[in-house]
Amino acid sequence: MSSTYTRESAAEGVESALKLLEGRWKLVILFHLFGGHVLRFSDLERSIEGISQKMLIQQLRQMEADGIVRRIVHHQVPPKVEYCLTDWGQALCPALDALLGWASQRDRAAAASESPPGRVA
Amino acid sequence: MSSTYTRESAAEGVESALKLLEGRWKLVILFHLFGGHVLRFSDLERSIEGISQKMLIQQLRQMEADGIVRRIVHHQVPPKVEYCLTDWGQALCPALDALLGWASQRDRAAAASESPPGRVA
DNA sequence: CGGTATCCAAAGCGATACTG
DNA sequence: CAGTATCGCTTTGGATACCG
Repeated sequence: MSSTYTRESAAEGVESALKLLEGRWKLVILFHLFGGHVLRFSDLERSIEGISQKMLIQQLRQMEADGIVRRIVHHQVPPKVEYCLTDWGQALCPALDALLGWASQRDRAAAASESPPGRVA
Repeated sequence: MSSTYTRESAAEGVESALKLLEGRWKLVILFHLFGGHVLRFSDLERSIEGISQKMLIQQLRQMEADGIVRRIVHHQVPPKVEYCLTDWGQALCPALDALLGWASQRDRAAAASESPPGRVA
């Protein structure tokens, strides 16, 4: 941890960052858009199993307001709206990778110490 | 993103990792324990402003069950219980740092593109 | 096609009181 | 000191129906 942050400000900073990712479907949407993919509303709806229109639009709207997702409206009939990540949204990739790496250390770390196995989420 | 993961498994992996950190007070507790600090229940209660006993014990118990926090009971009267991070819990630091770094890129990224400022959490 | 609107159930959280 | 128990509010998410 760099010395730029106090214990409290770091906690708040990470907390507000995590808030942007909280929501039942945000990460799923994110991973569908990673890699520069540009998808229509109906594409996302079809490829994300179990999501409702309400939740899809809600999560997309929040991520758009947060600057993670960009919404592209093509004014035509029938309507066509596409979604992709902003540069900043794309930049999430390494951070999520770090989190994934941490999660993968779980078993090795548990084996190294004598601590109990613990609950598996 | 390494090629070890599919779009879906990566989403699930990160999702389950984030689940371990979700909870109103977990990050705050985490940051109080980072750096190898060993704190008593009452220490945490006093240093974390606004937390109730119920929430403190609840978040600690979950993090303990998840293998992030270790609980050390000293059998004596009056009771004395201490909490610290497991090795794996300590290993969260770089991942959270990456998230903090991403969050700090927000303004620069917004300035670079012509996208609207967006909601500030 | 790409949304809104409404209603309801479940989970999260806070306040308060009590206990070994 | 270090918890547990209970209650009620608030937030979140799912199901369904409707609209431009």
